[in-house]
Order: sequence, then structure tokens, then C-alpha cells
Amino acid sequence: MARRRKTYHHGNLRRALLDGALRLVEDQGAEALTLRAAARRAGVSQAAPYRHFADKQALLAAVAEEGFRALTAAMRRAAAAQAAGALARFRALGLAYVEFASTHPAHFRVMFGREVADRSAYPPLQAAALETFGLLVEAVAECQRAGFVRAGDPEALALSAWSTVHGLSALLVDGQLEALSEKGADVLAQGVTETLFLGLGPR
Amino acid sequence: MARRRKTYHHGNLRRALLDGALRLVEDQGAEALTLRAAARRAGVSQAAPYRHFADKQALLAAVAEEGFRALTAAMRRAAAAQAAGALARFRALGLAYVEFASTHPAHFRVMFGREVADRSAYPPLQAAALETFGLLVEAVAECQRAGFVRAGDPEALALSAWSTVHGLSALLVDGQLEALSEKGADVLAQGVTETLFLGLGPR
DNA sequence: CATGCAATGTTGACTGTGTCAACATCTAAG
DNA sequence: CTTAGATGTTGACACAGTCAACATTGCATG
Repeated sequence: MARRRKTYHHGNLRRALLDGALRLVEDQGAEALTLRAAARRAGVSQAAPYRHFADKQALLAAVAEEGFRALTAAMRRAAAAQAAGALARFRALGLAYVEFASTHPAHFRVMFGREVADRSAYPPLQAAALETFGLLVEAVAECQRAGFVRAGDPEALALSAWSTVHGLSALLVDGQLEALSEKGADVLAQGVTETLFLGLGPR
Repeated sequence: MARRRKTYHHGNLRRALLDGALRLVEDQGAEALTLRAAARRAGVSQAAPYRHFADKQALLAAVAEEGFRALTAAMRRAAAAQAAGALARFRALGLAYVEFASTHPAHFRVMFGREVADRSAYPPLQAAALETFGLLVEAVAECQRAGFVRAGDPEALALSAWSTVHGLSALLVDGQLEALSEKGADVLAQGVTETLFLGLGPR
């Protein structure tokens, strides 16, 4: 990698930087993501990234944004694989969330961590995150119509769901459960969503 | 502050560094915590901290440990203020957890984040974290005896509770809910724990 | 009490990072 | 073509973590 390029201009440096950044995060963790390292991977000088990203945070924001897109896609895929009804689809969303987190812990951390200090400065990031949450809200509404979830503000109920799966994901990703349980992420997710659905169900 | 000290030796540099670190984190966030800044605050040279902490992670681990102790204390206090029964005490634990997080977001992030990469290298940290989780397990068991929580492995059920309150806390602390809701942390916590208790309750 | 060792601080240096200004090169619009 | 903007490069600065070499001091032991 980092092979010499022939032309002075790169051609698509922005994309190359992003790809390099994504690989750095996935392979070596968020702290390995450095502007200079990304530049090196793209075979470009240390200052070149500044033509495409205002600063390191902007690059991180882009990485986070891609993460939300990938997460949303994975959740959609998982739900689509369930023809068996609204509740099954809802559950699939939650399990996919946890699975994404445990499969891509470093990426997950960039998506939610504070490396990107002010989210509102990156509207595309915010939009991508909101779309993910939207999946949950829709699923709640659908389950309400099907009688699997009790009446109430769908957003508020979806927040319960989000908190549950996000909490488990965060604890997993941050290694907080290593000392506590041998069980795999999927088993834990099953257990936790079980309680969640009992709580969301009609009385 | 950072006043000149008279003696060559500081007297209690370790404690002073920890206090400085805590203040830095609380006042300016985790990224402001730098070994050099902590040293400055203690009125000591840049390399002095290395006599008391192997590296930056060790200092962060100590900060995290203090955080868990403070969190545990706050939860105990909140539960003790509820004479009204097992379920009320359990709820108080959860609300105190979320309140701690939203009151000390930066500290909370150090406690759970990955700045401290390998927790198992810091047994006191792990112990402090385990004690916090222990509060939840005990509360679950107590609630089971009182008939407020269904039968089942207390640890597994406590993990549901932990996931829920931790998830909400993480989302709050990371600013993920700012674009979503005007409600205060306490209101959100009420709503989320409501669903949680419905899910944990006897069928 | 003297002394010498281990603990504790200090200095100065090295590497790596984010960032910027000044400069070089290329691309495409007129 | 020409030339202005876009895109890369070089060199520098400040600051961080960390280490080796050195200075100072408190304390246990003789």
C-alpha cells in the first residue's frame, strides 16, 4: 500500500482518506486514526487532508456517518429477513444493533463517542443517526398497530428500546462485561430484549 | 493555584495529581486531562507524575476508579432515602445512575470509555465497577423476594436493568438525544425505567 | 549522630501529532 | 491558450507522552 502515484493530483483523495480512515479504525482502533496515518495510506503528504477535511474532527465525523449508514443497512437487512411479523422484525432490529456493535466495536465507539464534540456541526452525521433511530420508532408504531406493544408515544417507547440495546452494546464494546459473563453477545442480547419486550407489551 | 512549594519533595503528590486530574476532567472534559497539565496543577515538573503513575492510562484508571466509588456512594444514598420498599429502592438506584451520568458526563465517559484500554490491568478499577453492578444484583434479588420481580437468574435480570440505565446515560452523555427531546434526564429516566420494571415484573 | 540508599523531583531530549503559512502544480473555464 | 482556482507539498510550530541522566531529600541502619 501507499504506493507511489504518478500524477501530482490524487484524483479522489477525499474518498481515499475516508477509506484509509475506516480501515485504520476497524483494524487498529480509533486511537490509531490519525490524520497523518490516513494521509500516509493514501500516499499523500501530511497536510493534504486539510484540502478535504477542515480538521481531524471532520474526518471522524465522516467516519461516524458511514458507520450509521452501515448500521442502518444492517438493521434493515435483518428486519427484511423476518417475514414472520412485526414483533419478529422489531426484535431483529435490536439484535442487529447489538451484533453490529460487537462486530465493529471501534467503529461503534467513534459513532457514539465524543471524539466528535459537536454533532450539530455535522448535519449529515445527525441525519444518519436520526435515520437509525427512525427504524426503531417505525417498528414500535408497527407493533402497536399489530397489538404487540402497548399504546403510548412511539418515540418515548422507542427510546426505551434504544436505551436497552445501546446500553448492552456499550457495555460490551467497552469491555465492561468481560469479567462478568462468558455468554456471547447474541445470547445476552436475547435475554435483554426479552425483558424489554415484556415491558413494552400490552398489559 | 499551582503555587510554588517550598520543599523539593511534594509530600503527597499522588493525591494532588489525582485531584488535579479529577478537576480537569470535571471542568474541561477528558481530553483536557493531560499528564503535563496535571503536573502543572500540582506545581511539579512534567516528568514527576511518572514516579506515581506508570503512564497516562494508569492515571486515567485511577480517575475512573474514583468515579465508580462516587457512583456507588450516590446510588447507596439514593436507595437509603427510600424507606418505602424494595421496588422503590431499586428504582432509586436506576435514577441515581442516570443522574450521576448527566451531572458528571466527562467523568462518566472516562469510567466507561476506552481510554483505559485493558481494565484487567487495574484490579482496583475492576473491583470498583463490580461493586456498582453488585448493587443492582442485590436489588433484583431483594425485589424477587418481595415479589416485584419475576424469578430468574438475578445477574441476568440485573443486566437488563444495567443495560437500560446505562444505555440512556450513554446516549445522554454523548449528546445523542439533544436533537430528539427537550425532556430532562430525570423525565427520560422515569419513562425508561417504567418500561424496564414492567418487563421485570411477574407475569 | 552520621551516612548512604531508595524514593522522589528536575532537566533536557526524542518522537509523533494537529495545524498553518508559503509555495508548487495541475485542471478546466473563458 | 491562458490563467484562476483547486489540489498537493514543504517546512515549521506548539504540545503531548515518555525516557534517561541527574539532583535532592528523607529515613533506616550502623
